[in-house]
Amino acid sequence: MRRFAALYAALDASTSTLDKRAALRDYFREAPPADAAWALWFLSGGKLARIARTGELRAWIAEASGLPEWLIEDSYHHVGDLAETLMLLLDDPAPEAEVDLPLHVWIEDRLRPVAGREEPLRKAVVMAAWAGLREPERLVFNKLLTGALRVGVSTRAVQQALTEHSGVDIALLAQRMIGDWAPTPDFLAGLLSGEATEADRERPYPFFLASGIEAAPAPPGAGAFADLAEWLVEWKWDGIRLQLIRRGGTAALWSRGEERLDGRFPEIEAAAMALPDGCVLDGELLAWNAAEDRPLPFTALQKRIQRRRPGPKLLADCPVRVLAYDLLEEGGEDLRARPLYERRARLRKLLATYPDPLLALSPEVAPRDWAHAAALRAEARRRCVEGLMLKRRDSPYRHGRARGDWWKWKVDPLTADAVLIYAQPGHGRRSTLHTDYTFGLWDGDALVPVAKAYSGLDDAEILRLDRWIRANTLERFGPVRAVRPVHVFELGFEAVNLSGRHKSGIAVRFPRILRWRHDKPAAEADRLDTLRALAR
DNA sequence: GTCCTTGGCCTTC
DNA sequence: ATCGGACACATTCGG
DNA sequence: CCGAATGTGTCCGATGAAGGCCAAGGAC
Repeated sequence: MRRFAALYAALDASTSTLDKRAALRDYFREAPPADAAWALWFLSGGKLARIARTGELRAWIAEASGLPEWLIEDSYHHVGDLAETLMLLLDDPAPEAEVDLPLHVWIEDRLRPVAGREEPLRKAVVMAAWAGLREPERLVFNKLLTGALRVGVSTRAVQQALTEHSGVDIALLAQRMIGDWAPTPDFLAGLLSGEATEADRERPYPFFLASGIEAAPAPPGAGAFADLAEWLVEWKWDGIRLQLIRRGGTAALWSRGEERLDGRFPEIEAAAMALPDGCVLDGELLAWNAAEDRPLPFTALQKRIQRRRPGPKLLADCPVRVLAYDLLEEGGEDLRARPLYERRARLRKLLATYPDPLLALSPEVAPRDWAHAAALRAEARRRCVEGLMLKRRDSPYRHGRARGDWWKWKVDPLTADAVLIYAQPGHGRRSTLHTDYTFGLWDGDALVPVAKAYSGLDDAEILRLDRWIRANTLERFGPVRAVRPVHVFELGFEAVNLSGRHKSGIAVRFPRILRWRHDKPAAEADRLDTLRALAR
């Protein structure tokens, strides 16, 4: 545990990714495999099955520290992180009372056996740990209790460090970490193995993700986009990204979040079984309006995304299909290094050989020129798509969000001018500032909340607004402050949906602040009716 | 003891 | 999804 | 020509809305 706590401290102390990578490399070089496997699990976002609810932890710390609950609550609000608060409220044990066990022993022998058991058992283990751990280890222990580590390293950074440590290609590491795996020495050995393993054949390929186009450096038609003929243009579908794996006599669907979707979309799995064995398709799952031959809005799909076993009514009400746009494997051969035009030609041929409306080719849009492309992009909302995709015809299928070859060119957002009506403090390192805002629109002479948004202001604006909020609070409801309705902000969003959850009856998709409208008085902010008219 | 509501968690975008 | 901030690395500028 | 300043690419955390799942707890 000491070594892992030291790694955590090193990662926490630096913001430099080079330093972090060096600390990770050192850790993986020195730590025993049983510990290293668990470290990898936590650093890549893994969690333990819940040992205690946060309410229980607060009660236990009150007992262990002898402090009243209100003081603990208050401390938490100042610190902004429960694990850290719990650490700070206790003293270090005397040296002779200290307990030092390896990370995997803490987890496998102490915590896991009591997960889900009666409260006194769990409490005893946690209290004993608190009594036996010094400060840095106590913090890490608490982090394991309350959730993920969140220490400024992404899974990708950890994989990069492992690549440097082991020499195994990062894309292969990423592939091996997709889906479920057990944090054991065996898994770690397989992960760092130079040779292809049997398990490699069960997992999807790491997804290639597109970046948003920024008009300033490279508007379509200029720079890298000068020659339209080099680019394949497709619709940017509003569904969920999917890899369809047809291997070993079965068909499996994997989401972008690297989850298996078994049973969720049985009609697609059935259709996929018609494909020849040994192929992998990349595409988009869409809810489809067959009568009008176009996608249903994303809200229709939402009813199915998490539904493990959809019933006949849902299957009928929300029919889905896959529009495939890439072929990553055919006849058991990995095609990712081949150019897109070749992969796509093979995909077209494959889908033509086994025709099924549930498994179709995402069509090429084929604009005449960039002006035509821009005009088609402007029609996106009417067509129920999010915009256009631009893909370089000779590009390989890369790993992660590599820039340059795949771009999403989304339709311009909708906008509204709304009034700031509530504010509350953020979390983590923003816990000392009011960074969480609720905006309202006029409905008669009242302001009705329509969206929460935090992103879009820079630090200077956040600081300025925080000072103003503190001085202009009308009423407080716990951490939430109602403020004088004075400031107007232009909000951007992708769509307006009808919603039963909000008083306004509508909800906006992807709300963000575009600018602070110092020039506009609150009375001139937009009206709720205007937004309602855009809802669908 | 069973049923229903509620809230936290988790995934999608 | 979104966005701003921060670091890493590449390129350009100033002496 | 070299070190400093500036620009660009990438990563990262903190945050939005919806809907399903699941466990806790109250009502009966």
